[in-house]
Amino acid sequence: MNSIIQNYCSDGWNEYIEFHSKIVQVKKGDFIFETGQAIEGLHIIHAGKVKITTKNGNDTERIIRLAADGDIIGHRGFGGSWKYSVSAIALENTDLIFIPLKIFNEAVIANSSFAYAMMIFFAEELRESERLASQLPVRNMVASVLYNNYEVFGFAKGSETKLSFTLSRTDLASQAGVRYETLVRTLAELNTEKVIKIEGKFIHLCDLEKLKSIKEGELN
Amino acid sequence: MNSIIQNYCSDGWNEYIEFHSKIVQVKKGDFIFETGQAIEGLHIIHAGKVKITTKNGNDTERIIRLAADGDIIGHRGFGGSWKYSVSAIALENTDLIFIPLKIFNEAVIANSSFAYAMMIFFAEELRESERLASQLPVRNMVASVLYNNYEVFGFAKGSETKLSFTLSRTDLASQAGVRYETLVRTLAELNTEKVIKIEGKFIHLCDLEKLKSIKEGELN
DNA sequence: AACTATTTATGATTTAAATCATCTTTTAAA
DNA sequence: TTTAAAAGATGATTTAAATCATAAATAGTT
Repeated sequence: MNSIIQNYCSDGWNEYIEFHSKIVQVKKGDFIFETGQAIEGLHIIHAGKVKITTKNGNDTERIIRLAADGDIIGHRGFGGSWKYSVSAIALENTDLIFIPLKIFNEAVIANSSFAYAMMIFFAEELRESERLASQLPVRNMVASVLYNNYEVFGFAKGSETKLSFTLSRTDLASQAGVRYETLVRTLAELNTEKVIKIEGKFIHLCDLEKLKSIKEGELN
Repeated sequence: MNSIIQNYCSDGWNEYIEFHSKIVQVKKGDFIFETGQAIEGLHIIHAGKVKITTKNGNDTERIIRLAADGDIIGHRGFGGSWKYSVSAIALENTDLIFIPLKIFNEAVIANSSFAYAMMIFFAEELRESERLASQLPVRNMVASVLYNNYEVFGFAKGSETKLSFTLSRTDLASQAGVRYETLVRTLAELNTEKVIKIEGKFIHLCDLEKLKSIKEGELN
């Protein structure tokens, strides 16, 4: 079991939760859940990478979050009609721990510090989601996305700059909320400026500080 | 006292919370709190209207939420560094109930169903915030904003269509995430189509169903 | 009522990003 | 190991919204 539950539930409750949880294995590209489906529980990523997407109007898809080992997914639909408001798609073969909603709810009610921790977790998700409202120019959004990829995936073993996982250009564009061509051009620009280094499909973040200041609104 | 606390805390806890709460009165245009300030408690609107704003990069301000009687504000900064990530500004003279953080935290820990309700409250806020990621054309965003104004403020007494409170055009633009002139033009367009009716500063929502379908991505 | 503010409105021009059209490179398959 | 398919890259054109400019209308003040 993992992270927030392990840390905030009693040992007995951890055993109880673990007993009722199950392992879910999905392959690269598979949906873990889809918008509109009824929520039957909570997923925690045991090992793997996942993108959370939402539909923009009728046509395009936007990536609103990336998740990796230890991250909780599927909590956004809680309350209201208890349906997923987003979809989750595996970016690589992924193992998840599935906790039935009933068990999760029992644990929240019984472990007040767990309930408190879950509340804070949601608060942090909410703050994180404000990024989506920022409406900065493409360049800044792309920097923000690259930085977020670094935060979630980190650098590859043995490298100080290479992202350990590279989203497709299409996915990067979807996360930045811009068109594919626009993303590619912006990457090329950042590459020319040596803020990043493009190595085929792979991306090196050569100047994290610069990237950070661009994502925070530095104009240029 | 109000809403979620009254409903989910025991009578004894309600008395205790009420005893330690205080009434805060602010005038139209006053800040209730500002980005970066330390969080010392939670505000509940007793009577009044408030806009929650965030800074876009370095220049413009975006309204990310409107709040009225019974609504909780100031919860977004919970966790992390416990600083406000947004500002709250009174849209009219407003009375608020201020609950010190210490008291709120005690209540959450002691009342597990309150903790659960707070978690669900945050989950709903999170879902609501996805609207900001939608990236629809101006027309759709404006419809969304008008509909949200209706949801939060309702219609004026004795009217079936007139918004009970009218944001300035500048604020409407800020909420829609577009420039003032663009908002004005879009309102004029919706007015021509009889979806809304502009009456000086005031706005009538004549066709709520149409407005709803536009906000949900109907193209035109 | 006359005089400033301020707020609302609209036309003209510019611009950033989307769209359209190709082309190249990489990966996968037969 | 050639062929097909997918992913990445770039130039040319269009377009939606921003910006610039200015004019009405409304509200507030002496």
